[in-house]
Amino acid sequence: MEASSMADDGPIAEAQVMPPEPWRPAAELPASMVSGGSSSSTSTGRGTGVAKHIGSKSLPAASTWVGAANPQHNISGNSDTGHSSVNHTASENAHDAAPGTSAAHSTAHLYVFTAEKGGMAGCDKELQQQVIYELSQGSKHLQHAQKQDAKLDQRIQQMLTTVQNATEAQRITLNRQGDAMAEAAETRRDWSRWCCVVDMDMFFAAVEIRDQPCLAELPVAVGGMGMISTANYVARRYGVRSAMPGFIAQELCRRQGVELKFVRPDYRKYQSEAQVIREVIGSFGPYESHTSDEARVDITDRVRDRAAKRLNDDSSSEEAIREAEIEAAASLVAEMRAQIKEKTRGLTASAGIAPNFTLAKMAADENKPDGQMLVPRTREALLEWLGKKSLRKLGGVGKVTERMLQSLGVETFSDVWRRRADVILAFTQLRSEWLIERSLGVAPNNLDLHEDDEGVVRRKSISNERTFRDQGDTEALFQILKELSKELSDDMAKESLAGKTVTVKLKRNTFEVVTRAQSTKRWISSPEDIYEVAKEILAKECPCTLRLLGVRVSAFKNAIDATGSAALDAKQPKLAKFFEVQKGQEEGEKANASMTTTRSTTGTSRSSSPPGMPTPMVDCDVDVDEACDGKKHGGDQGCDVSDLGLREGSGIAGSGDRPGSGEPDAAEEGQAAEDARRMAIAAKVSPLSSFFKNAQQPPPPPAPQSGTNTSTSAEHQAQDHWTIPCFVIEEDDGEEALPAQSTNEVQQGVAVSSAATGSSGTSTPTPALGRHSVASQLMLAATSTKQQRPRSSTAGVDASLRGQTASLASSSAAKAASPRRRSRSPRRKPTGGKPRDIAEFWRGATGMGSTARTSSSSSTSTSSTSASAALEGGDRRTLAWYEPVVVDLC
DNA sequence: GGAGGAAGGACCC
DNA sequence: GACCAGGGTCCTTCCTTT
Repeated sequence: MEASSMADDGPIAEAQVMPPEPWRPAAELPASMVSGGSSSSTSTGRGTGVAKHIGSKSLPAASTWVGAANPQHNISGNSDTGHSSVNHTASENAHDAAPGTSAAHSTAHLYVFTAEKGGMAGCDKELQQQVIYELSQGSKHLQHAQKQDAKLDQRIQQMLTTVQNATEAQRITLNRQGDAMAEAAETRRDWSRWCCVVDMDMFFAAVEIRDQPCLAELPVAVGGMGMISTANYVARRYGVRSAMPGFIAQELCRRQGVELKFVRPDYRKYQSEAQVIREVIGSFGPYESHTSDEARVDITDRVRDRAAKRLNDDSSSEEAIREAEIEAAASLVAEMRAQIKEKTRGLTASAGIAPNFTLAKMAADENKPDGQMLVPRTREALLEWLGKKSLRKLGGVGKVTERMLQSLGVETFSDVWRRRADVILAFTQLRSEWLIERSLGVAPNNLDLHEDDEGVVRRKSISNERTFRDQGDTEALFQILKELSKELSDDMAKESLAGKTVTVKLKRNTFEVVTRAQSTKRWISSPEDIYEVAKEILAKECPCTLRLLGVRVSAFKNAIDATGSAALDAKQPKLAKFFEVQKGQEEGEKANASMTTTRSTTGTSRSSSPPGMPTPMVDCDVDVDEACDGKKHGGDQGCDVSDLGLREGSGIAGSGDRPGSGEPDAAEEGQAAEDARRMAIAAKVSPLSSFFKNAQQPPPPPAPQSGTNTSTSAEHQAQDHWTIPCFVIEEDDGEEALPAQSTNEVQQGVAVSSAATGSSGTSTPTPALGRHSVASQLMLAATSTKQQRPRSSTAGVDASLRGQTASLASSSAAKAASPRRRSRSPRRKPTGGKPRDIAEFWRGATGMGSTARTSSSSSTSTSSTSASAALEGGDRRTLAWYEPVVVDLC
């Protein structure tokens, strides 16, 4: 927009003044705000600001971009404070710009498919709105859309009230806050990368037209009467576009005298083409592709190589390098598109090249179809290019956000800055920062972080859903659910997935969508397991009349790599850190490893680490469930502790055949450290059932109850020991974490309960732990480690345990007696997955009361009895210490 | 008050 | 005559638990 035109932009005072700081020419800005040079360590600062186009369009002539609010909004602004008063309702705002009749307006804005898409320029918007209006009247879908719209109106009204109530002083503060956000964004601006987004043109339709050339000149839609996936450019001229219901598209074409040709989608064919395309793209650099028709590729290395070859001179000026890189990028991407076209026998792609993928995506849309664009590579030219664009072109701004922004008078990228106080008032901190950053053209330039080392994207969930005619018959709904569960299970099997959370999605016949989730105690993947949970969820919603049912599984188990070692979940950084520490010990501090092998000489299960020991005082979030399911990843053989290379006689794989000896020598200590590390891994990757297979010995009689740190009893010296690197945490998550399959095996694991005997107030130290006890402790330790306790002496630990159990015991009985409180929120449903307390868990999961449990092993009678008594009191949450611990196997 | 689960919603293709 | 998808991700809010 020419500066001279600004005076005509309406009653917006700020439109006539110079824009605030970030929009000044870079030369006038503080160094910290100017990237492409001084501020960014990776920045080259290169760029001519000339947009390179290979395609049908070109950049508008350079102009002094000042930015002006849309004159359609009656907003009075103050340039200093950014103050604006918005004098229209949200509905008016949403509707007044649309052409056509007012009745048609009242429905058109409700649909996302009325937004303009590439190739739709010049289509008859008025007719489109009229057709939508006529065909939607009286439908449940329209009623639902209007209800949702009313909610949005209300939300916008609240937002506007907040904005209007802000004082001048608050606005000044908010503007400064916006300044700070912009400044922070500038520090993240990075010109160093060459990011490319490749977007196939009308992909599905293009494949079909290629295979049936007779369709080329006809309006073609891939999809059905219900929904259109994509449409060719001929159809787009008639207002047809993706996400539009087929019957509306058909009528739209009919009224314009043409017949829309529907083609059924063939997803396998598209996937096959997508693979060909990815192979081409992959030859240009690292890439990621979440959908079949779009990919992001980092071509930085190729660009630099090519530019260097062209220059062939190390002493080239920055200007020359810049030009060479721009040329290299443009030519590389043109080659990529040509190769795609060749390999796919004629499918065209559009591409955008920019310093980040957000801008590259926008650029890719700029010259569709079969075109490409290189975003200006200087700040000033970039902002000029960006500033006048509608925010709707920004990925992440959809129908709702667009309307909210519009009601604030924010329509273009430049508006965000000028209305920054309003934006900050209206949106959350995160969203405001995001908007301000994006409005300046700053965005991440790295590829997806969800990939593993081999470039495979780790999905977070997997789902399957189906729309059908209104169905109110419960049995029929269950049948659909069963089929969905089976299909989902099949899909999961293809990717070796197992998850813990099942979500059922319901769409009522009113189009209202609800989701209900339930987490399970163990990883599930079979159709039966999925269906069992899903059915339970659906049963709570019945009777109901639905038009869609969906099942989703999430909270996946960590992947196990080819070597059988656990790939640590990115969500468990603490655990990763823990193992890192273990590894560090193994590699660099074997000499200190003796600390982990110091035999307990107390008659208790724990060692006290000698000074100098590298104590892994980390909060260890071992997820016991990972140790409970080997079905998918390696099976039993992968979880057998003996398979992990534990030495014979280490006290881990063995069963007491290690001759008693005095203090272990250094070699033994080193090996034991290794054993400890492996044990930790074993605990993570192995099913507990196998874990316990290696613990065949029944728990021994309890160790002396009054042990000291100097016990040297012969029986202790003859015992094996386990070195367990992390420890006892116990809390009421136990029910969730303990796998049902293992509960019988761990019923003797009374270590925690034994510890709890201290809650009686005596000074009894923790008794010795048997093999089973250790395992249960390990499990319990794994259930949750939200708090970290400093390493303590035995007495200290006991005191800690006592204190904790005492504090918990008082409330546990009541908790155990009463079911989980129902939420007061109307949308909340009792999900029942959480444990009430450990005692209840023991009884429920093992089918044994505390008495039975006590009698389950006479050899543990002392501790078990104590435990039982304690359990009668209810909860048993105890805290732990987090150090390598040596556990005698008695 | 933080963590974490559940639910809803926005958005993308 | 047909009649508003399906498969994902991320963010926010609310609630419970500790």
